[in-house]
Amino acid sequence: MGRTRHETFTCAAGCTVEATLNLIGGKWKGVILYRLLTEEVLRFNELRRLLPSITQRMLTNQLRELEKDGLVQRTIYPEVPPRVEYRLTDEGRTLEPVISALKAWGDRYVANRAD
Amino acid sequence: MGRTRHETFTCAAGCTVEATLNLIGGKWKGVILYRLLTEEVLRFNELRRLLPSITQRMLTNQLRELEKDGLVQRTIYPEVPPRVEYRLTDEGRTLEPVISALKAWGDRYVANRAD
DNA sequence: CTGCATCCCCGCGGATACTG
DNA sequence: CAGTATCCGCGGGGATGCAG
Repeated sequence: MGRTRHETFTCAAGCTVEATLNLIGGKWKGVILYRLLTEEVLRFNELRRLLPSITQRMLTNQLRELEKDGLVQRTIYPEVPPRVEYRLTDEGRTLEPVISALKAWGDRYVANRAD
Repeated sequence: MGRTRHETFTCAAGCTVEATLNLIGGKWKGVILYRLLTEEVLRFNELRRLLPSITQRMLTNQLRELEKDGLVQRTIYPEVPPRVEYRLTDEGRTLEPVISALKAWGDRYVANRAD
């Protein structure tokens, strides 16, 4: 299925902002990345449990995109029943400051809306 | 027209990441915010020129959403021909670290893909 | 348990034309 | 100049079912 927006990366100034958003701006990617940053390694169904309202379809989908973009690593253990683990790649781990910034700002914003 | 995803903000841990992405993750919002952060104040057509491939429709649309979310301020000067200026609100200006993080990471990512 | 396949709705967002 | 209005295609994404 479709990637969430994805053009070639011939950018002018400031367009790299969009480039980043194209990678992490998917409907669930933010939370997925956040979870993998804090939990280090997660199985498919563990992720599902952490993202209560996501469908399997979308989880698979988003994970595949993150994998294709080199941000997430997928490890398959040839067992029965099958086990698949997801963790961030080195590249993916460099997103930590970005996700932190998003979360920090969101925390403040949501808190202020509470008044 | 539709906002780009917008649920109520009753979040669990890490969901504020999505909350932020819901506000700035629109197709053009990243660049718009980036521009307004650097240029301080811009008129409608100045923004259009800075975003070569955006349509008026989408520019208006995105600006309206940013305005409704309290990130952008719209000032109308009752002149002929009409003049409208866009600038960030105080709240919007607090996004600076976020946009910076997005841009910094994107710069690195795009550069590395160039090899 | 971890998926892929299919069906299908709906809303994002482009193109185009018109207005104060 | 700075929009609004309308039409409409395409693909995002939910629901469901099947498979290794």
